[in-house]
Amino acid sequence: MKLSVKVDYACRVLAQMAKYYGTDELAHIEQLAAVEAVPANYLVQILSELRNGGLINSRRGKQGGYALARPPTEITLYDIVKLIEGDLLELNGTGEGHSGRRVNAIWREVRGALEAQCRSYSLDQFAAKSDDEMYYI
Amino acid sequence: MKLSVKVDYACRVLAQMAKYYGTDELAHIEQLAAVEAVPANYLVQILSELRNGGLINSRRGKQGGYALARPPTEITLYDIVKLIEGDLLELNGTGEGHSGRRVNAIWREVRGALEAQCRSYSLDQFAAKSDDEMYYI
DNA sequence: GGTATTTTAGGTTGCGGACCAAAGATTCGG
DNA sequence: CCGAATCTTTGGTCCGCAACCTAAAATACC
Repeated sequence: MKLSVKVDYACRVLAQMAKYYGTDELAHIEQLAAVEAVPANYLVQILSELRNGGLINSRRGKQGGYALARPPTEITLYDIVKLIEGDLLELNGTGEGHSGRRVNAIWREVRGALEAQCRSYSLDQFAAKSDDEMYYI
Repeated sequence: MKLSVKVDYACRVLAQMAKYYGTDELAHIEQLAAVEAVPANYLVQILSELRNGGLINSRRGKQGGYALARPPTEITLYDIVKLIEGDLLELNGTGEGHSGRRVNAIWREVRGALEAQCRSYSLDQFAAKSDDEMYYI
């Protein structure tokens, strides 16, 4: 079960945008694409979804760009995944078979725990300040 | 992020086989397919993977069939998912982009928690005894 | 030898993920 | 008002994979 590249891109780009929060600067597609190594043509769609989902605001025209709609502390990993991927651990079966309902019930419990876990991470924890690169490099 | 039908099938079928554990009866493909509403032609592949993964044993020929390789208490949800789906929440990016590593690190933490959660469910909890149908019907 | 089973090795079909492309819509500077 | 810089929207492509089906071969029992 792999998580999509799309949600990875979304997290990276949002982490990048978190650094702009508080300033009145706006982030641009081309710039975000370059810094986070995301194909610009694909990023267009992602930003569009993030906007329709209410996570970011946009302004068009010259001096246009994107900004977080809320403080980084109020955007959780759950918000991102839910918006981009839909329900996590979504189960398809309508409880068919003799053990169908039982298995579904268990997966629902697991999903609950996973959602709680995802809600505990907010964007401010994504925004790595430049200092932690020192540890890795 | 939806979990595959395949892993759902595997859980259901294993839950069914758990009921045979302790007896010396073997489960058959056709019968499992019928009881758990799984396409028999597909189930062939699934049982093959479960066997190669060491979760079940098989015997062929007349009076052949399948049985759990270990007690139901020693087969966890994690074992099943890991075998069928591979790593859960598998991340693809090699940490590209400015926030790549940071995002990966967070997902790794989430995955750790999810794995622990999955390890806490074992097959005996899947095997619904007939009594709990009374509550649902 | 005949029958009931698993084993193995293919094939098919449709859908979705990961992109690319380009014509509009808006805003601003001059 | 013109033109440049940006977002917006819409459509398309390509490839891999999930979820099946098919059938011949191997094994085991009677």
